[in-house]
Amino acid sequence: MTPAFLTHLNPEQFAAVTLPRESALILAGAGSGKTRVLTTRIAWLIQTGQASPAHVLAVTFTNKAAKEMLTRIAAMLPINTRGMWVGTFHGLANRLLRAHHREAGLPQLFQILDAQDQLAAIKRLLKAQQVDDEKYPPKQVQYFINDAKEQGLRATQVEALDEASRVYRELYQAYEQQCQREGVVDFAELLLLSYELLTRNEPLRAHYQARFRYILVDEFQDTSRFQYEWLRLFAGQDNAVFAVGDDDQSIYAFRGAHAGNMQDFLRDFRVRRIIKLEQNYRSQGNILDAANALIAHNAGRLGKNLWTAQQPGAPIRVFAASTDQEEAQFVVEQVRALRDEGLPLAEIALLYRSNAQSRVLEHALFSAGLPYRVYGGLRFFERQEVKHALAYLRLMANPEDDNALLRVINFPARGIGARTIEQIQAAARMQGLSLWAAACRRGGTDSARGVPAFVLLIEALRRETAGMSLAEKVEHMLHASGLLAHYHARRSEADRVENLEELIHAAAAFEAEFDGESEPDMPDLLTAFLTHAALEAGEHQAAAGQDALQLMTVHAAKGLEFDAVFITGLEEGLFPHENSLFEHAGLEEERRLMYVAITRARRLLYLSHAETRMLHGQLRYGLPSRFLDEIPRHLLQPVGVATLPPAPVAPVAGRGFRVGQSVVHAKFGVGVIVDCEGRGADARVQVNFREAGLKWLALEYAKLSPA
DNA sequence: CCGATGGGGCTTTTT
DNA sequence: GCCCCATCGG
Repeated sequence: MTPAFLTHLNPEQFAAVTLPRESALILAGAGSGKTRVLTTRIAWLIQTGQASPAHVLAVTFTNKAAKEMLTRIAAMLPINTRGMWVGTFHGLANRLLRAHHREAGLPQLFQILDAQDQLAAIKRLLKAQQVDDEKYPPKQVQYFINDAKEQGLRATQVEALDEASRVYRELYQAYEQQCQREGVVDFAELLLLSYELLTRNEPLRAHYQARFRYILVDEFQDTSRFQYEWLRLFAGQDNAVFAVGDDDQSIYAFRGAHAGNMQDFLRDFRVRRIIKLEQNYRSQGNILDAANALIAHNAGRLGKNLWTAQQPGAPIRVFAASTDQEEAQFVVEQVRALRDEGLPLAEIALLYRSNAQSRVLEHALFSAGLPYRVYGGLRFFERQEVKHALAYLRLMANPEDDNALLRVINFPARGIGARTIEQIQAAARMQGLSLWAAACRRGGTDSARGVPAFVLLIEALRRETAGMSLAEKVEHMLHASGLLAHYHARRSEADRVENLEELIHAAAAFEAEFDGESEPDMPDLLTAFLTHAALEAGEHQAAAGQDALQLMTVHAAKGLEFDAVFITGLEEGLFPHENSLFEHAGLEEERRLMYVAITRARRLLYLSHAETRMLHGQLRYGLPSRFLDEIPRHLLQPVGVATLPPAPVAPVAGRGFRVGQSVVHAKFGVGVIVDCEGRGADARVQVNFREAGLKWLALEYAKLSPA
């Protein structure tokens, strides 16, 4: 009897899903049904009784992918997926450390530092140690520590050959002591500590190795060397690792991903089966041909050629713009045409190499009245106001959390100045106390203000919220701390109030979804919520709900697909990025990035470049990217220059200004309009004044009249 | 305690 | 060119 979920697999997918219990590498090309194979294999293992959910460990690259995997498994299987460990490396490490915090030497309520928190902790450390932060920049220290941890090294194991590295090594050591004292753990520490725990503790290791008979890894090409070692530790001698990846889509080497893990894996796990998923279900023929031809320029690939049963489809359109603004205008016109043909805007993606490029595009889209959504930038749990709120919650869970205390001891302002804070820090250092303990001892006469008020506030928050639900706790804290009132008082910060209210909703949603049994090792709901906030920073932007164009970097587009894709800024120096040319194998990573970009498209692909572009305040001249030459010419169709109307008219108050017109300005005198952009309230003109020179003026504000 | 001001930096980014 | 940060002055 074949389960229904096996019936729609192609032969290679089927072979992968039904592999016996042995380690295997699945080379899964873009759009080849990778997630489907992973989830179906888990379902098959359980359905056929070869494994119970408790035997399964599945690692993904993002929380989103983990969630998606669980949802899809649940849709295939009538059983509860509880007991299955599915998550990111960090999420799983956290789970292990929560379960065995004592053996790991951690307090039960340990908090997790995100990158921002870590940097703040390091800055504080440098100040306390009176280290010159010009000579030892906090960011460098942070990099040094994380780099060492990602190599599995403790401070004492780091080699230091010169004075500077000795200082860094000492700072690493001191940082670790500070973290331990405060009961906090950074991201790299989660991995390192869980690794050390299992290495050191033989019975524990034996327990988990006996349990996780089936280990599955998604996006294997993105794992780091240390993550690979971490997997080996869990796998032991006997467990089967099912690794799914695509060496052609490895685009995170710059932050430690090591695609060479795939070759190492074949050797270390004595892999006999490599299954290639090469049928692409996403893109039409021309698009796939372009991607294949491009990636063929890389050396040392594991070897894989995607094919499709679909038609060749439309040719790939190439547009050569003279400026970045003209490129943006081209995008606007094409998008309008697609929309008029009935394509939803959400099915169109605008991709670029770096975030700085979005500005020009956004400007053009805004002026054209096309709704769009930009991915990138700050995420929900990283926003200042949310961080403040989380700091109060962390103090409620654990007042010894110095990071959290410093963040809000005087926010909203309650008359605690820098001087006072320094005194508390000095007292804490002298007596070996936490800042909280030092603050409590400080006493004070006026309990309505200053340090005593703060101490009373935190104590009251802890006391009063004891029996409340999570959402009630959050809401009560937001009021009692004065955070809401603070942001309410200023009109420009209205969106911060919204975010704080959203935090209450997030808490309520988390509470509703929280299943104490699936996270049996979480000491309490509040800590679970704080962990969730640290490990999963949330969405980049609240969904607008409206049909909108999707703007993002190529990196952010990985894993997504769209009917139409625009890849902009295809210029030497930008894409491939100039910095990559100096890095080892940098150009090949750029090419893989281009490969990822191309394979996002289902039906329509547009490539564009500009002769000149404003970047970092300077006009840059860029030659067309070499990647354009690496795509066979017969797949490309140059698009004629859509000649722009030479003098766009900007109507203001019933009058129009046009390029070439003479004008008078109250302050700058007489001049000639040389350029204009935008419409309506957004309209600006560039005027060459006889005395004052070139100026951009917003028509709405500048008092301009025809001469 | 705030806003203004100036300097540095600037590829990609998840946890 | 623009954004973020630190610092300074009112």
